[in-house]
Amino acid sequence: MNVPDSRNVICTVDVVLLCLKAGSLHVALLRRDHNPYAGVLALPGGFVRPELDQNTSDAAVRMLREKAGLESPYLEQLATFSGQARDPRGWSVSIAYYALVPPDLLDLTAQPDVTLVPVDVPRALPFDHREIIAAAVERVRSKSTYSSLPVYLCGERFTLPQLQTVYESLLGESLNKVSFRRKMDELDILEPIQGEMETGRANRPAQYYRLKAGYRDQLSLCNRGLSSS
Amino acid sequence: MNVPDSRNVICTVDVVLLCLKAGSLHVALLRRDHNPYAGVLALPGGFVRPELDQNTSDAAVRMLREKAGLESPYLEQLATFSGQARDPRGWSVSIAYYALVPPDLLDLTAQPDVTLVPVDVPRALPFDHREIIAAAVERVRSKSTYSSLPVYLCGERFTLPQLQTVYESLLGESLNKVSFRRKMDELDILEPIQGEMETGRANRPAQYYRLKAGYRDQLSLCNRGLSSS
DNA sequence: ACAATAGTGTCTCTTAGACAATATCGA
DNA sequence: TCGATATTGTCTAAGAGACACTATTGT
Repeated sequence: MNVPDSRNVICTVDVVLLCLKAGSLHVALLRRDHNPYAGVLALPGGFVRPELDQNTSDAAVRMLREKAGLESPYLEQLATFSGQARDPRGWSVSIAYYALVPPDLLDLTAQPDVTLVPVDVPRALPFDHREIIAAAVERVRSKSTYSSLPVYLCGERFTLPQLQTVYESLLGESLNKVSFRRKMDELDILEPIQGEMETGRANRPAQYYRLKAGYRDQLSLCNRGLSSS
Repeated sequence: MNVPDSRNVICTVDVVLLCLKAGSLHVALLRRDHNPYAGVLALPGGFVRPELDQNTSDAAVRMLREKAGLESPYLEQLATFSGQARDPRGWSVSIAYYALVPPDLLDLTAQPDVTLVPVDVPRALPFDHREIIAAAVERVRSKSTYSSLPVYLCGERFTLPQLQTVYESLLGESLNKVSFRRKMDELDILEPIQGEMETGRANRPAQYYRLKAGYRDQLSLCNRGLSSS
């Protein structure tokens, strides 16, 4: 019950940065600078820095900025992973977050250390990062069945057929067009961008949509895993 | 980015122990032994002890045993709360869990320090425990709309009308009897206890049910916030 | 004009809720 | 037998998916 015991716990934050690439979900991995596992691909993460971070959510934002050079429009706490075995440095706690970004936000040429890896291809990873990624993917897929989460994987504007494709990639099944549109209509979070249509292809142009104002930059609303829906 | 920084973080676990009393959801609070807030009612919790706990889930189980004297049949990670301000001792992280127990498991006479407080009555609490409780209650209510979670608030055996009352207490609305029974039937997690009926009242006796074998003691399945549905 | 895909109207089938009939107890 | 509540059957309304039709582009 004494504080010194507790001070032997290493406190870190890891971020599962997800985006769609070639129609399938990918996670961003970085080559580690330091030991343990220096040079090995792993989740962006690091120690919580009390002098820099107001809370762990701030720390996650900082990781994204420092390591991947971006500000994610969607960031949510996932879960906390802990134990003796997960980090060779000792008993540790990792508060894991997951972020969803549109492909164009992730400039891979400017961030040569970032590698995108398909989430469905099993791969050995340091620490328990494989488990953390699996948990994030399950969370995203599960939320996709009943929420608007996948819109954060699209860019600022998108057509409904594009969005439907995103849902279908995540859920791994094709969806009914009419039902999908009805559902999006009910959710009441999208608005057509007047006059902006997707042209250039040999068919009727599709209307561009965007998130309604209140739903852009969800980040501020979900600081401590308290976000709803 | 150095370890010593991170070691200034205080790492604790708090448990939101919920049960039904007089038809409404209550949370178990304990009078604190030590400073800060000695003598004040707060959530059962304490420092993670690396030498005792394999992980934070173990720590939560330990808190429940040490402070409330019980083994909860349902325990799940809720979220992690963190920051400079929440604990006067310094920058801290609290990995919060919530437990659901049937009323008869919580022997208040054997645990005189435990107080049951209605969750819907606002009350000042130390740290950010009010927020933590609110998050737990929201999680439970939200999960009750689509899952079997509320069965863990019943005892080992219960009738369907009893269970429906539990759902109704949590959701704050009355449910359709036929739909409720259909739903329970679909979930396929309950089995009638052959020959056991609730008698003693002046009406047709109700069949007693229990969780099917695989669903009892959910604890082992949800160690790291990875449990589904 | 034609191929291609966007967007919409409508029909059907599945599912959820309302209602009501039957069952079984204690008094 | 009566009042009470459990349990079950059936009807109806609401929602989801299938299908098909119209709209609008580039070629």
